[in-house]
Amino acid sequence: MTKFYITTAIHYVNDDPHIGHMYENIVADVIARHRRRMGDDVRFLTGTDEHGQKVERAAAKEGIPPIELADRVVKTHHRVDELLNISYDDFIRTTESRHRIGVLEIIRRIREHNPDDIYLGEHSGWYCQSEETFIPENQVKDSVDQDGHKVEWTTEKNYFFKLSRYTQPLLQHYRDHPGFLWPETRMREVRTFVEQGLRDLSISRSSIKWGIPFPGNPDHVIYVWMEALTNYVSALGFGSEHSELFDKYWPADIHLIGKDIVRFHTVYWPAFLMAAGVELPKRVVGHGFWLRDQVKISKSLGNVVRPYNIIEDFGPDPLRYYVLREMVFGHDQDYSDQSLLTRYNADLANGLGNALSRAIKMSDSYFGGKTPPERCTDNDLLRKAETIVPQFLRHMDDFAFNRALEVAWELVTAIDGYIVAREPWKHFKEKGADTGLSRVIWNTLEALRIVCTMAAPFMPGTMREALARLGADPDRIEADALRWGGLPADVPVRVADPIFPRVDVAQYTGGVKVEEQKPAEAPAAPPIETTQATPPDNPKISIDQFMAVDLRVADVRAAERVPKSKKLIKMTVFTGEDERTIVAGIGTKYEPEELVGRKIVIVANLQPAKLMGVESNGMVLAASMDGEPTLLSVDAGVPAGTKVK
RNA sequence: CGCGGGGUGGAGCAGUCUGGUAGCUCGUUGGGCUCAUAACCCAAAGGUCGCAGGUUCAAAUCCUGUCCCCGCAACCA
Repeated sequence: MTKFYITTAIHYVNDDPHIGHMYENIVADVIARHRRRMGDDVRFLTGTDEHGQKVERAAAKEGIPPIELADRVVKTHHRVDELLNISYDDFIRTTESRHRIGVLEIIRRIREHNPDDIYLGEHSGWYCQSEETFIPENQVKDSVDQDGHKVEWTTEKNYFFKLSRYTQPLLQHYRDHPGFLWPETRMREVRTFVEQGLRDLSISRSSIKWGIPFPGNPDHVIYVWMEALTNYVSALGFGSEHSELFDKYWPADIHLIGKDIVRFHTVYWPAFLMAAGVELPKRVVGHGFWLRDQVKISKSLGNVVRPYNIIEDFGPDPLRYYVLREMVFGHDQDYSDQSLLTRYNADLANGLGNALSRAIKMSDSYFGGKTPPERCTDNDLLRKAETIVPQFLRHMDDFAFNRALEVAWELVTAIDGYIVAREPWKHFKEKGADTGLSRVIWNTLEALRIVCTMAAPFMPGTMREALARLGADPDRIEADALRWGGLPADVPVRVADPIFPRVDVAQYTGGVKVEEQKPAEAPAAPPIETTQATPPDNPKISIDQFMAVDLRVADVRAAERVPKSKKLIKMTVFTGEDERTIVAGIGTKYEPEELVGRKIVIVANLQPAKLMGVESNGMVLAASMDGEPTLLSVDAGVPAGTKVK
């Protein structure tokens, strides 16, 4: 029996699960279920990443210990996994002791095999006193971070990992293992990054408390990547007395991750493992993102998709089917309830579901509630199935889930065509339930059984039900069951309500009131029951706070594009008191010429900022739709300097 | 020359690695059927596969150039 170890990324507990988490777990689950039925000894790991500053701070904000916050969020992850029917074998939390043991072990092994690879060095960066943390450089401007806190260039002692030493070994590994990263095209990015030379990696922080203490120096905790990535082995008992699982399942066959963290899995993680003398994972697979209106879904944008209502109303399988059928694996894809339901109606309700209904109904009424007595081993459907199944399996191996399902559904189309061509109802009227009719109906049921068997890893619940209705063994979905001939003759079939009831898309999506999500009070309640974008929190401000903003009318006296910038326009405006420079990102919509002489509304008392090297003293007000700004303007008679409120 | 992704019938997308009659879902039109979930089947309209060159018997697919769109990147203050 071939072992097969698949992992998802561990999900950070600063947020409830959304479509992105769901998608990753669904894909991993489909792969896991498919490998299982193909005969592999599968181990499927998922889990949560619980340490680090964001959790520490979010918890502090609520006045609870970090672990309490983690416990709470983990519960929703468990709940969602359960809702989605995710068949993981293990769920690791990085706050578990087995994880700590694994992390300490990997550091111990690095020190044992390559004593120089971990050293105490100096880490420099922008440090924010009030938040007690380093701020990433791209969030700092003029010694101020995004929240307006003062930051200072600070140096602290940190432990470092000698990543620089692994440039050549990594490149060599990529050469020797062309399939190391899937899709292969993405390998170029990684290779380029590595070829530029790797810098040593800071792997500890003294500014964070919520983490695993660094061995030999309890003032530090182990920093994110060194800690989090190790979950893949710590979950297998790496470093403990009971490492049977590790011995059996490591190296991982697939680390399934989002494409945003490809670098960490193809550079840092393998380097850590090399240093520790541990085998490298066989393959890292990076999937694409679900977008909403072509924009990446993120918490800060407030366009998070949490299709709980879809799951609640339709069960997990339509969502599972949709995300795999609709997305070209590895690419990005837009999500909408509407496209999900359109797909649902076309493929599941009208397609497979309807075919099941008509076939089962006919068998039921022509053959006394049973599958036909006469089976058939030579017919069009059989030949169709025999060409389709190998294609399906090949696409599954290539992670081409959309094509796998597409090709599987060709059989559904063939079944519908076959039924119409044979006109069993006419046959029955004319000749009764004879051998010929028996064969036709049996073929139809058998072909459906094969479709359902193919689709079983995608829609485990409904396909189980469908197989049972067909008179097949609902648990027989292994490779053998994909061969023609598995449906028994003369066993009971079950007529029942549609397995995928058709839905009125307009009515359903129209009925969802986007705005009324998130009940203002109701705190404890688990996730927001919405599929549509969740509006970001908008706390009310006082009139004083508003009045603190100096809004006023200004004349544009000159305007020009900022050289080399894509959308920045530098304007000289007269505020009624002075003339000043304002830089605005409106170059996509406006030409400098059309701005001159225009009356606009500005925020006059905004802290200056440098954009592309140009200092901007204020902000232009504009309404932006899909990133397209439209300037606010006032009637011509209003003089510059007029206050706006 | 920053990195990456994309431009395919009305809409949304496959197909491009491994050239060979351009495919899927939705929508539109006409016909059929009545076993089935107002479903299903057949047919039709609709595409110079961003543009220009090149390679080839043959290019959506390979090569070169070019235009446009979208992410990311120290460019929305």
